[in-house]
Amino acid sequence: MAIYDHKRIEKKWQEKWLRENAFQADDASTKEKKYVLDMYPYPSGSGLHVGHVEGYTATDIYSRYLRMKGFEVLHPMGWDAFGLPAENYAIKTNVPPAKTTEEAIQTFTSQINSLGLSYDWSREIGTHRPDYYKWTQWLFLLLYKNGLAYKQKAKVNWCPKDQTVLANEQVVDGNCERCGTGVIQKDLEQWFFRITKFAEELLADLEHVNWPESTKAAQRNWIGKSEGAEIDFVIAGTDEKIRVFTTRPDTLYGATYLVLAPEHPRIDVLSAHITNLDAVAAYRAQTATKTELERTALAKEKTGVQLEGIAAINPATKEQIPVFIADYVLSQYGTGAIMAVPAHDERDADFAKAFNLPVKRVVDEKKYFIFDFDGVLGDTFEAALAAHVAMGHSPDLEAAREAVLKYAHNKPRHTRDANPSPEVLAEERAWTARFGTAMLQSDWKLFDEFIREVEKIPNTQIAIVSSGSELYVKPASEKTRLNPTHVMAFETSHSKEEKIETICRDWGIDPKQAYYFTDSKADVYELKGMFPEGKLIGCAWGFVGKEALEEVLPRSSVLENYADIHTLFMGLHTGDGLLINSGDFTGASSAAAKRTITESVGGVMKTTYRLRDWLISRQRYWGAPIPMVYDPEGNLHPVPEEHLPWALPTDVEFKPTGESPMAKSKELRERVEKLFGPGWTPDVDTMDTFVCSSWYFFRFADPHNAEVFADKEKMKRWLPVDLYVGGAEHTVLHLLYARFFTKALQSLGFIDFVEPFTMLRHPGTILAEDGRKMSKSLGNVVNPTDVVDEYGADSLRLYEMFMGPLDVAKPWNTRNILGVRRFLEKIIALASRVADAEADEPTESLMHQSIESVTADIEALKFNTAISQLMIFANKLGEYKEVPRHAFETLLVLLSPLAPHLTHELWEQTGHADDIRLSSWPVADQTKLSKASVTVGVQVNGKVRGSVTLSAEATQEEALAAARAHEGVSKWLALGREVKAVYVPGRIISFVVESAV
RNA sequence: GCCGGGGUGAUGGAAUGGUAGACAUAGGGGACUUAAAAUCCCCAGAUCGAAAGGUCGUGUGGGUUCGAGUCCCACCCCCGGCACCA
Repeated sequence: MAIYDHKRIEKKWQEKWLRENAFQADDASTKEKKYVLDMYPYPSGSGLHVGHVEGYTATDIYSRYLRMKGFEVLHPMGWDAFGLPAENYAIKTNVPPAKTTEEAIQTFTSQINSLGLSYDWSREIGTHRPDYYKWTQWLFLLLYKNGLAYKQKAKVNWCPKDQTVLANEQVVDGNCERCGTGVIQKDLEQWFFRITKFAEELLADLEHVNWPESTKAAQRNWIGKSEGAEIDFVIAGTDEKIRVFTTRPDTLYGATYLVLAPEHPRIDVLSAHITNLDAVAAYRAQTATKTELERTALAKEKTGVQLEGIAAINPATKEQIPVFIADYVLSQYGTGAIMAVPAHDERDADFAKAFNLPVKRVVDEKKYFIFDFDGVLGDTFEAALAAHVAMGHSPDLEAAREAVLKYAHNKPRHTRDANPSPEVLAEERAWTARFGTAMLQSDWKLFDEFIREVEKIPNTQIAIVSSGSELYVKPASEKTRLNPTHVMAFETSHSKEEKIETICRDWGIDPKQAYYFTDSKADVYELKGMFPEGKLIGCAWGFVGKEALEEVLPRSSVLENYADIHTLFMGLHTGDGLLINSGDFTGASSAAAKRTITESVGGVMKTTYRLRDWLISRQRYWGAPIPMVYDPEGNLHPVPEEHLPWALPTDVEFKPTGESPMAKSKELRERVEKLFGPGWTPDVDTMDTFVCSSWYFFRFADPHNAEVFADKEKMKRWLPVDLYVGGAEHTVLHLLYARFFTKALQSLGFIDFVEPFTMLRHPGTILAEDGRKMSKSLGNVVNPTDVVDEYGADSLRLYEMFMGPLDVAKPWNTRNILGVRRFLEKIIALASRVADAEADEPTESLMHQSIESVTADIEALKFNTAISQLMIFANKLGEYKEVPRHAFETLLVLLSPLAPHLTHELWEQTGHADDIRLSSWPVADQTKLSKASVTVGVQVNGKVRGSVTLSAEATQEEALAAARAHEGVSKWLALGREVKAVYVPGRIISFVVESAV
């Protein structure tokens, strides 16, 4: 067998492709376009890793496939070259970042080429190169001129280690995303991009893109839309108003105090009225020093200070309520002030508890209670009702209830006692014997009182279920529906489920919405499936003790005393429901009352977003300089376009000082004075590197244009990106910013589409062989270059694609590379046996099936199954001594996007003048897809009992006859009477027999 | 807590509601070889059985269906995002 010399083959073809500019995208081509893009890499000193290879291989396969399908494909590569690692390296070694960056780019380029990736290198860009960042700066000025970039003093995130400000998106759990240092808050004047202007579009347009659901969800979370109302609270005795934002205006009647963020500007205005200014100032100072983390995640204890001397007026109740400042209210969100409703908000409840503030319930859910104390009412009710009817009254609810309770009052009463006296025990036994139930074990004496207590719970509808009667008393009228008590008796033969279903049908609810109270452990067992957690409530004052009920129910669902029911149902309720204690709005649903209550107090409905403007200034060197200058009076001026690129000076010290290294550049200062006049000074910050990387996909359409960031017609030709592949770590940062740039450019008329990336996929992380993350410190990193050396690029590509679905995390396994390498060797072996032979019918059929499924799999980026299909096809061809040429060549073409080098080589060896990449993609012949015969399974009563081989055209009769004749099947059919038989052509034969027993 | 995505052999993973475990890796047996590697052939979910064959089996419990990994309901666990956001 021929030796697989991957080094020679791969080098040969890689050089040929580069020499021929084989993958250059033609702007002028009349073919339909596809734009296939990788998230361009940061050219780090450590070179390419296996994760890069995964995504790049996927887009490469897709691009090569699309070219063979007849598309003109734009598949470019470039460098996200600005950023901290190069600068930090410069701080350590004093080697300029420009130098290390270009060196790293060299390494990346040769590594990428060694993988046979089909990039259009004529379009290569680097964000650190002046001909690129000129346009980054131009875009900054464009946004500035259109009010989308502004400079403002604000409380910003500051990383003390990296000595720079950070965007909100770059703060993870209160720490710097890059270095993990705790982020502190600083008041600084900084540049922002007005991304919030597009919040609604950024949210709504997610509907239209083919992106992973998780990524869309993460963006929705980040944008954080919430709909509510803004309502003004007047400060008593002044004209001052505090405006609050709330999503629950329906709870306005329950607002018992206001809380302002400590930074709230109105505090200064109100200070004349505040009598405890010292305490207020102290609290504000204390808040200011806290890190974001201390103030949010870590701070679970509520702190705050009352603004003494002032009170706000609740516009609904007209009551005067106290005003506080507390750091649990954030100044940046909403209006920086809230109305606190401790009865219906967890945080307000915590604060109210800490400061002993009044709690007023204004919302309750509609509650449905079913009490089933079988023995309690059973015969009692029947007896009472029978007596009642006998006296000539109709069996209506009220009368029945009265009768029942009267009867209950007249019963001998027993207080539940842990050690009942012998007399009591004897009496109970007597009753138990007589009625066959444990009725007297329940606390009879208090039963009616208990029901009266329950009735105090608002919005409650109650059913008391009893057994032992043939009668079922329905709620007679709307009137009785409003009266919660609903007494029912059922025949003993009715099952629990039937009783509950009957009641719930009357109420028009799902049993899962009802609470079921029982004193029986057996009921709990029986009804667990019918009621969700927390809806089944044990009453431990009856026959069954608390311990016994706690064996089958969560502790919180077992009541020891009937008064516990208040704790259970009168506590914090944060959901929707029906209003109570709310003046004219009492009885309305909270959903409906949101608008009506807001309007009644002159508030406005308002939508708020969690998204904040994008802070883009960085006090660092290795980035695109912000092209702004200050006149001697300190006014801002944009650098005129003719001076772009606004060059990054090179006479700088890299040591971080908390100020941009550019501040000390003599060259920059002199340049500004020379261009603008004495006393003029530059803005010395650079832009967040995410600015550079948020528009690069436009530049690839027209990378060398010196007149404009990209020609309109060329953008029209190539954009939007049809497939974008890159790491899931960019779900909110890069992808959100890129969408913002797209929307900004669209709103300014530069482009006519609203979403930059039509389809997006994230390759899953490749873990180390030990299942952990690859990391230098763990020493478990796999270097793709080593793998290419040992097994070849085709093997590496194939292996990474064969590992599993593209988008899931999966561990590396060196042994498995050998598997795909063997597969390629098998292909070489097949090539050596190619002959002008005919393929037989099954092979022909398999070939067309393979075309069909490999095509579909590549379209869906399911490369793992595409490869397995090719293995099946190759294994089939391996059965031939003389491999049919046509079938083999089809296999090569199908394999060529995945393993380009070897397929090119073998294609040439088998006598083709043109490269295989120029072949057209095969089309399956539909008539040859199906085989002449099919093997289908036979089921009897759902179990597979055998299989039969049939002609593909077999009718149901023929199929069933064949199955009945099958020995393994017939013996099962003989066990009973055949009642049903189904043949699903090509799939299954299914019999149902009824047992003869 | 809220929002997303998952849970299938020893392992990576297949499976338009139709014979669960394709394809591959590791493993077992055999052929070739002085031997080993490579290659080729066979076996391979668990369990009972000498075998034929039976039973069980896709996180758990229910349901729909002739038939459920797949659909519905509830629950458990893992991963990712958001979170004092009013």
